[in-house]
Amino acid sequence: MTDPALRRLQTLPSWLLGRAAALGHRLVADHLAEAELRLPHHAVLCAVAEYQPVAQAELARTVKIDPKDMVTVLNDLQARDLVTRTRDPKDARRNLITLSPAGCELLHRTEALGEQANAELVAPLSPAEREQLNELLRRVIVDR
Amino acid sequence: MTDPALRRLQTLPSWLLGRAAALGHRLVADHLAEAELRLPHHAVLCAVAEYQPVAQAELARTVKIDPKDMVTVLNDLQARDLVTRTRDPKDARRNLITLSPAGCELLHRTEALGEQANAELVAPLSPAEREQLNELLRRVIVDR
DNA sequence: CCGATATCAGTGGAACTGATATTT
DNA sequence: CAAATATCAGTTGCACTGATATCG
Repeated sequence: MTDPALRRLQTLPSWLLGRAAALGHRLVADHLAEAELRLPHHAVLCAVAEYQPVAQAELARTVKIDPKDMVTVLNDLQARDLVTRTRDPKDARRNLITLSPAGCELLHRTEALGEQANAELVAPLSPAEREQLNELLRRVIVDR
Repeated sequence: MTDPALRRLQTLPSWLLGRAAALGHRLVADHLAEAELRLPHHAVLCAVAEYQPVAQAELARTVKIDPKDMVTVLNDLQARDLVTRTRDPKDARRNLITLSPAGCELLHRTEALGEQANAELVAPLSPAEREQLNELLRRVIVDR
């Protein structure tokens, strides 16, 4: 039986999302702290690995963070030599981002850490339900 | 077909949750701003309405926010005469929280605003899928 | 001129930590 | 004593706003 007070709040997807996100953020942040990476940095590193070489603005659209925040995230990553930032010879407005060998190496570790934390997060769900949750969330984010 | 870079990030439920929550928060906050209420305040008001009279600590557990933050949330609500805070005669450690008439009236408005925002948030999903999403999120939050 | 890109500086909501007083 | 409640002070990650310079 579900908690009667929750039953009312349950009707608010944004409240549920907020609580679940806070929970997940805490779990993942704890695990990623071991590699001194924060969550946006890890997400950006993932996207760079998949898309490189890629412009900052394009990266921001993919990871769905503010392009202005992308500046500082990349500053942090570049300061640790995890990515390289070079001018695009074809379009001088753009910075082309690529993964450095050190970044690639670190990503291997942090991906394992992230998967571990995510496994804890969705532990109450069956594998099929985890797939379902991911798909529903993806559509909420992308299909608009 | 899904975005290839997203396909990798999709495997990170916490990232999806974070993005969806940010989206929902923006939507709801925009709507609630009309009533000069922020999201935690609205959630607390909902829970008080359902549970009153209720102790602060119990309220914090229900809404799943930090008890220390509950102090300031209730300070705000009390300053606007939306709730009353009185000592529990049975247990002098507890504050009993109840909804004031003004709080009840405001809640009627903000619930409508919240539902409107939430409808926008889950617009990409069918009614059945919305139910499904709520249920999956609820289990991630509660079943642990 | 306009639109897109990148940077900088500052703001604000929200979740956190640690310490303390009081009551059961 | 220990455990729970409530409060206060400070911190941090992160998403936001506005302004500016550059390039196509």
